[in-house]
Amino acid sequence: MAERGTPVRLADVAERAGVSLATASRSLTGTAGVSLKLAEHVRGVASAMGYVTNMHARTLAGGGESSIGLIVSEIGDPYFAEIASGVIGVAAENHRMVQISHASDPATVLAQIRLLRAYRVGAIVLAGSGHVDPAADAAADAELASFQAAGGRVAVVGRHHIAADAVLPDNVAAGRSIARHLLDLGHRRVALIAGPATLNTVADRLVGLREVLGDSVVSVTHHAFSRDGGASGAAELLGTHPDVTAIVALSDVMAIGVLATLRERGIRVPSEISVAGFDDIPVAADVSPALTTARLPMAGIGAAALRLTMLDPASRPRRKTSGHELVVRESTGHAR
Amino acid sequence: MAERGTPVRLADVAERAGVSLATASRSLTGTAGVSLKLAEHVRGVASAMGYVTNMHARTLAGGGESSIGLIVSEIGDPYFAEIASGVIGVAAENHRMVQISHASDPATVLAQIRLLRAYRVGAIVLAGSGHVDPAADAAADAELASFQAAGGRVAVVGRHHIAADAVLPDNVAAGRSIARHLLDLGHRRVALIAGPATLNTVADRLVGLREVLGDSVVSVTHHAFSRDGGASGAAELLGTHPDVTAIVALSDVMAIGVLATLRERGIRVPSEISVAGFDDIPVAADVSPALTTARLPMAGIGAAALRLTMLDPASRPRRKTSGHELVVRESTGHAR
DNA sequence: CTGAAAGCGCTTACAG
DNA sequence: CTGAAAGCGCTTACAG
Repeated sequence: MAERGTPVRLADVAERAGVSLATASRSLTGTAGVSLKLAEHVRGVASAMGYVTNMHARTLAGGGESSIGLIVSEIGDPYFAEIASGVIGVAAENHRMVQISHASDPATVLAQIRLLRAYRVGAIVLAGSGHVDPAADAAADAELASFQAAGGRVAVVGRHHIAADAVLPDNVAAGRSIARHLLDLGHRRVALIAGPATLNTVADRLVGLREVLGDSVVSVTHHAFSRDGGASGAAELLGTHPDVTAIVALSDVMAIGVLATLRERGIRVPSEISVAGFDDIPVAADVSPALTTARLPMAGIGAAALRLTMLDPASRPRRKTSGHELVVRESTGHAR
Repeated sequence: MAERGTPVRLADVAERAGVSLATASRSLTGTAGVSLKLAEHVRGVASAMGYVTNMHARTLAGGGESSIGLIVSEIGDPYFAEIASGVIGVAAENHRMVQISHASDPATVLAQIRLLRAYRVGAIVLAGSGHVDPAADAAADAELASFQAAGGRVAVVGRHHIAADAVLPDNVAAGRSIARHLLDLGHRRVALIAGPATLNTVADRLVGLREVLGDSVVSVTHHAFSRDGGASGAAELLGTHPDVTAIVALSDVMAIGVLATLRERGIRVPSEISVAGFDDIPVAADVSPALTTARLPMAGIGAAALRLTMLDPASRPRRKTSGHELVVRESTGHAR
């Protein structure tokens, strides 16, 4: 029977069932100390009345599992969608709600963390690159630290400079793998089309790439971390360095933009120019030519991040590295 | 100054600021009736103490904006990621939190709606196809109805048989558009590779397709609504109907699987077989050949759905049709 | 095994 | 403009 108007309260259930509030509460939460028959009776009455616990009241009173807060830059980006999928999956396994929000710039991140704290989430998963300049993230980091001091749990994805559990995408090593692959194919004039220089993710991938590529890097430019950023980056590059034999985009999403520009210009991949990316988003295998990339298991990273917050708090932050895998497909070939 | 151990309560702030609880509350919520100077002073003290409102207490007491509940099948699927992006964006504009969860089968949908009700969300956006057999969705529909009777707001995406505001993807018309396009190109032997026959989304798209294609449909098969479903569907089809000149996949995600199988077999698209999809997910333009598809503006649909819940409740459910746009790209051509 | 009572942290009439 | 008090809907010691 559905209620109308005001929702049914536990007190209503108790009254109808002829028991005290305490007994009604115990019956529904499954707390020990109520005879089986009575508990069953109460549950029957509750469900007949269409009773739905008020989680706010329960949480306030000290019962209730806390929720999970998840902050991503943009859920429409496959990279974050994958991470979110991992987080939501693990949350469901553990019967936790997840409160999700968008935030990319530091000010918004800070505001969202505050909001999540107001909702008294038990844990926050913050996914999104940190900044090369630690000052940019200082306020958010402080807020996170304060949250942890108050008993909250935090796991970050892709942020180093913070005293919290972290899952670190294997960016430097992934950069090295891509670089080595290109070098092996004989490429000596390589362009790097990167996202914003301010981001750690970009900086780390560049470190790995440059470490191995050395002087073979002839151009590094920074653009929006998006398909269009990659597309316009490639267009620009073709003007300034038409002689490159390979382009590394700092994410698959950007790489897809690069491929689009190359196709538009009638430049063959990989016979004229090789292209590689990072992440191995689901569609990377299905663009054409299929993209060579460094696979980072994003869904697993999201899942691992949330799991870290469910472990007993460690005396010092845990760091987990994601690992990566070079996936060679059709977009890379021997230098011409 | 960050708190440690127990969070600062409003009572602590009031005491430190030398005012009553009531005045402290009014100062922080911005309720009229406190002198500007006093209010400012209280806010200063609160922020110095690192005070963070307890939303559970606030909500219970009757203040506080309610949250939004969002249910999607799987956030890793670009179709739902786009919808979610639209919902999250509008929610943020309106300072609402969104609680997200995965649910595809009816039982899980029901459980998630119940959970959302327990959290006293003000509105629920349910994205995901309804079922052809209304009985499958009956329990969830009843729960939603009860939620609305209790004052909750609901908007569904892709469900017809329910008395709630709805944004309906323009599936039938989209099917017609694709069909007409194929007919215009001279195709008379067309195969439809569909998702589960139990879903309304699938049924509706098929209706539009068949209405126009008529006898030109030589095969309809049902598979998982995924890339791999499309891939194996195509493999099967090639065995049973090697003579088709066009394949319509019932979603872009499936179409990408179809393209993969065709590429693997060395079958040229569109010169040997044309391929079309539905949705226009972001990557549809970047696979190769670029996919001809019926564009459904998913992010806009998500945004519109949430906006419907913020309007005054109507006497009868509002239905909004998404509209669609035929996007002709490279994967379709004249029948051979 | 069951109940009466206090308390969780707020907001909002109701008085002044 | 400000405060004392009741109440939101639960859970959990504390008694019995």
